[in-house]
Amino acid sequence: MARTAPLSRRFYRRDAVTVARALLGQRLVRVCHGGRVAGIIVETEAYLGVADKAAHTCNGRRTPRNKSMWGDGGHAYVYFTYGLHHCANIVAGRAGDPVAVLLRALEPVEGLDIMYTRRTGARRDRDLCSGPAKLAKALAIDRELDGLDLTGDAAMYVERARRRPVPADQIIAAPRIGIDYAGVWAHRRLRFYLRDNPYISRR
DNA sequence: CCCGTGATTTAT
DNA sequence: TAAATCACGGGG
Repeated sequence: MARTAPLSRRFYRRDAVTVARALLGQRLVRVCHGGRVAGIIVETEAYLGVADKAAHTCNGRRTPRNKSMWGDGGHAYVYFTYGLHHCANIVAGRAGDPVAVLLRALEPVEGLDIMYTRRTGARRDRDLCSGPAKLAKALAIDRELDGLDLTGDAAMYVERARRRPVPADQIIAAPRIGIDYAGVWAHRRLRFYLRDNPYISRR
């Protein structure tokens, strides 16, 4: 697998929708003592800061948990939910603008054997990373990575797997998942995934 | 459909 | 201090 530099600060310091679309087709890499695993990002969701009722930072909320979202673009925001799941986001925009992109699904491309050991019960490659908590588990992402700078060559980063963005006609925009409480924001098409890709999350 | 699970947040 | 909430997943 060809090595490329992590995506730059400039890449992430844009609005969350742009980053959510631009991340599609890029490669998320996780390195730890368990080994190196990676997957192509095939599904994302944008969370639009203080105005977005579905965002953890709606109405300007600033809590210990969402601290990373308030920081500069290109850092991880990892949180724990439902008593057993982690979800991984990448902060977009600039410090003080709490927008982020939730990573919802990957197409596994490297270290699948390691992923299977972490995702007991997964029967097919499609089961490994087809959901935000599944990919967090497969890549051993937990709160220890919260706040990590993804533009450094660190324990996790995104590599450019393609030079040009995925063409717009290959990206489906749909309502976000699991935020029915968010009123009109529940209808906004802020979920993005690759058309016809078999590795996106179910539902 | 239903529910486990526990950190986090918000309400008292 | 207590209660409600929750950007989910797996099993019927």
